[in-house]
Amino acid sequence: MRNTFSTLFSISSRKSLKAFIRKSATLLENCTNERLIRHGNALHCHLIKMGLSSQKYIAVKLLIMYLDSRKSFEIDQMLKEFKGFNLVVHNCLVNANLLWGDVVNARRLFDEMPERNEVSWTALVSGLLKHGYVDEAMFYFVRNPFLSVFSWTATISGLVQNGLSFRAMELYKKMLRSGVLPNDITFTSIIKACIELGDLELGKGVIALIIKVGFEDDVCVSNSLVTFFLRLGEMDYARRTFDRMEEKDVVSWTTILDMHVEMGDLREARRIFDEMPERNEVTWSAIIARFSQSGNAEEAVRLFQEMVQDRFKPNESCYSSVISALASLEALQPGMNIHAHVLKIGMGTNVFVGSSLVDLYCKCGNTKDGRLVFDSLPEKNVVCWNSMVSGYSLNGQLAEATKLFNRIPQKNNISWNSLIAGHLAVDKFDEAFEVFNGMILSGEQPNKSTFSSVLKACASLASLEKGEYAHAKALKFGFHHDIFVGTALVDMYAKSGSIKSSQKIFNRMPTKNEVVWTAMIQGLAENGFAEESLHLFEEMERNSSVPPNELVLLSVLFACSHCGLVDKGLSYFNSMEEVYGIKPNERHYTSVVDMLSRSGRLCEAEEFIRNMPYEAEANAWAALLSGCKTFGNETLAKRTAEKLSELAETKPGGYILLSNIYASGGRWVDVMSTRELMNQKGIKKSGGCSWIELRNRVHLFYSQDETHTQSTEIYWVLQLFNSEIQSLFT
DNA sequence: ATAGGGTTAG
Repeated sequence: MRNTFSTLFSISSRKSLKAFIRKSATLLENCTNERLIRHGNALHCHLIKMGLSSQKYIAVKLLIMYLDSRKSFEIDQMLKEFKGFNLVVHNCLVNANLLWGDVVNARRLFDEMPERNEVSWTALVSGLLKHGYVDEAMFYFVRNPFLSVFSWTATISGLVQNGLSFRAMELYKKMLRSGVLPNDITFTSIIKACIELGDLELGKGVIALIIKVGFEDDVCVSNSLVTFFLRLGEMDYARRTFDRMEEKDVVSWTTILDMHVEMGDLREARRIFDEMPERNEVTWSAIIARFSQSGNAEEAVRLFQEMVQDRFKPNESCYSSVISALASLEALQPGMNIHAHVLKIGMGTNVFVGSSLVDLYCKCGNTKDGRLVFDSLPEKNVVCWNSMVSGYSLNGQLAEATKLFNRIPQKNNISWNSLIAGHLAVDKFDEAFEVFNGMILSGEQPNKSTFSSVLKACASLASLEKGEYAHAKALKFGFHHDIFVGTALVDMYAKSGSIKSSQKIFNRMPTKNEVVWTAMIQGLAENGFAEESLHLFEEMERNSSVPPNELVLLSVLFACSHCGLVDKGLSYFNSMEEVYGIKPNERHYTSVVDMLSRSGRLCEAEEFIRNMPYEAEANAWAALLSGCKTFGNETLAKRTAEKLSELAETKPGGYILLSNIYASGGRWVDVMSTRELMNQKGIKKSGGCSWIELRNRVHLFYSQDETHTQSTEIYWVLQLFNSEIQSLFT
């Protein structure tokens, strides 16, 4: 390109002016990226010197070049130069205003135009649609007197971009009825609409027409068909369409690579990537992003290194993906190295890169530097706002998160979800629920993440009423089939004591992963349905392809312990490593101690506790002590209590357990002395708290302070009940 | 008017 420009400068004096103008115009048309625009700029200066810059043909090309590269300053300058407006310049002017988002001015200029061609109408409609002004766009669309395939296609694709695929489909049918034939771009847009609508039959109808009109061999159309089948889960069709293509480009290969990622076969994806006939930086960025998104952050980083070694120049996408991978690895130092590099090559202000950097610093617990990057971004979009809000949320800085959330100019559902997550992080479950209500009221569409968070809050509150409300909303929005939401529902109902509902949800789930199985098995065990819990575990082993994990085995031990199946529990425990390949952790050991103590096998329990490979948890000793109480083994009780107080020296939790056990045995003197000891050592016990929900209001009761407004009355009634009960026995 | 890739929540 540089050479072309220099030859142009040298020939300009010799060749005729007309040819020079034509050549300049073509060159300006080709200035499509940042680097080439600098040449275009140089040519512009040259043209000014030659007095040719206001030559209409040239000027329009210059204007379009600046428009395409969004050089608002130059556009402004150029438009000032024009005195007599012709139609093309006028169109450019409207376009410029649309580009700057000044919709009002664009409409005014359009309305004032003395004459309009189809480009004027189409540009206005698509510009309005790009900014989400659907009604306004349709106002002009119906008045457009030209309505060739251009206008139809522009409007259809604009509607699809606004998520209005159904209306796009209607318009497409109207277009066919009016006798206008679709072209390749219409087809790719309308296939995208079919993907959005998830309608296979509709898509097949479109394919019939594609073949009839003769676009089935078009690379772009075929690519969009491969994507269509892929998104609708028809992998066979996707593969067949791909194999049938005579001409394949990078896009085709990238799409089929995507298909294997979708099917969870990253190795096959990698194989295809390695064997691709051609690659570009888009392909690289696709594979890096895919590995990063599917939890293979290390591999993503390795691919990035490989890309650099292969002398490909990473683009913004690659940087943002690799930074995001490093963020999930919490690899601060390598991330900072890339940050420095990105700043050096002038990509520091890119929103994508910036958002990932914000995420990186926040995931590594450094919200201060995250904020610094955030503040340095000149053009902020929702994503980087969300990154920062969720960064604060992640680190428990709820006040900061809320403050920033309120300043987001155009919130989306992720913004709300981030704020809800922020409340969950600091255990403010009631408030999380309030935020959810605010979200619904503001008209924001909740999604599956919203429900999985909100249901988690309900589970922690053990509030059946709120949980049922959230469940109803999830049903209404159609997210109850999602595996995340289903899991949260199973857990919520179990935690709220409605185990029947929990089972219903569980049984209806079409696909189950280890998390749901665990939630259900745990729910049953904790609600006293130990046998059912164990049955379910056996079913899980028999019928499902998911291997048991640590947590599910903990629930199994818990269940065994609670229904007295000590030997069964022990055999599970002993086979953990061998059969399931899971090394028992402290909590598993504690569970076994609990199991033995509950069934009175105290000596075994003591021996077990002394022989375990870890230092026993305070809970384990407490379980043994409580077993000693039940079975009246005073000597062992004494030994255990001593051990527990000894442990309490280093672990404050021990004191609380000790005092609880004394309390349950009615040894109030010992309770007092333990509490005294805790006070001396400055150990604060967070107060026990209980609550009930009445008429949509939660009433809290704390173990120490009488904080409830009506506590006097409540205690008074309680005393009344007590004396009534007493009188029954006398 | 334009298919394929990128950042955020659970």
